[in-house]
Amino acid sequence: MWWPQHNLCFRHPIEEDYSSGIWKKVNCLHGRGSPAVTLVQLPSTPQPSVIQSPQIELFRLVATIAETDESAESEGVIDSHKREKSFHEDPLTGKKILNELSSDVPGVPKIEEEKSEEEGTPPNIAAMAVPTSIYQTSTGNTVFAIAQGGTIQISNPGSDGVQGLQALTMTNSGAPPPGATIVQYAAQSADGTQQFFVPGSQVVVQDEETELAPSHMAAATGDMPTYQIRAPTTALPQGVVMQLAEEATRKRELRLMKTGKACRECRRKKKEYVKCLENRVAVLENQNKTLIEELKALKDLYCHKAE
DNA sequence: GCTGGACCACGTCAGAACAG
DNA sequence: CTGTTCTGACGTGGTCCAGC
Repeated sequence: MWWPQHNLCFRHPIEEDYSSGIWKKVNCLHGRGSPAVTLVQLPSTPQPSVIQSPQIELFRLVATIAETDESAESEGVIDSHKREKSFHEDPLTGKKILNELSSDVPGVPKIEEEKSEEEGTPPNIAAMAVPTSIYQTSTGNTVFAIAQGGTIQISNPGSDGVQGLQALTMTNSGAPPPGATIVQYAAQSADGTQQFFVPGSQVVVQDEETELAPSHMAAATGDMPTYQIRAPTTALPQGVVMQLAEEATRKRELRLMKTGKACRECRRKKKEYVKCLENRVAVLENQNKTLIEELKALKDLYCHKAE
């Protein structure tokens, strides 16, 4: 019979186990075509920073995907949602891809953000001075925009009960351009730097000098961590990296398709088997009933003969 | 009409089982 | 050993129905 089951299936409780990993889906409030707040938590890093506290270090950032793909614009939106979903729901795959994209070779800084202490900034918010608001990757089809009116929070919520995790909160406030989305991926590279991945194979990396300074010190001295937007730390050309990422995505989608198909087939077989068992039960019950009646008839016959 | 529970189908993940 | 397949577990969304 095809149904010898393996009865043991240990599944990691999603929230608990992922909290100890690199990825944890904490909150994902994205509507159709309107990206909202996404909170991605990172493993602990040597540089504590505090979110939504007097020592808050808040960056305002809106990453915009301008899908100039020949496909429909809506498809681009859906695709970006798909990718976002994948990286939120598939920590392993995301980690794998990020590992592929990372190596020991430091990348060349593409765009460097200078820290700024603007006057008029709210006391708990140190807004970045953003000399340029829109960046484009070498692929030419993805635009990354940093808006002064947007928000991004990179922090270490020490009081949220999840110790050792870093939170990256990105929102697009105001009126982002059409097709705007948020930074989607985050990871820790091999050299210990935080990398916040944005579409187009670029990463936002915290500078090392500020990494070494605890945020409470930074707050006390007025220092702020600075972040760079740069290529992933890989020795491979960006085109190759893109190809690898696309290949990984294709493989993943193929695998999911296969798994889904297998799962449907498995359920169909299981239902068939259950139905088969139910039929068998019905037949056996009928048989049992018939045998009981037969036995009763024979008993009656025997009793009559005995009399 | 609203709500809550039961049921179903589906997608996804993780791990066991299996094949090469 | 590695890649693939199978399947239990979990989460989600839709539908139906009884109770209010």
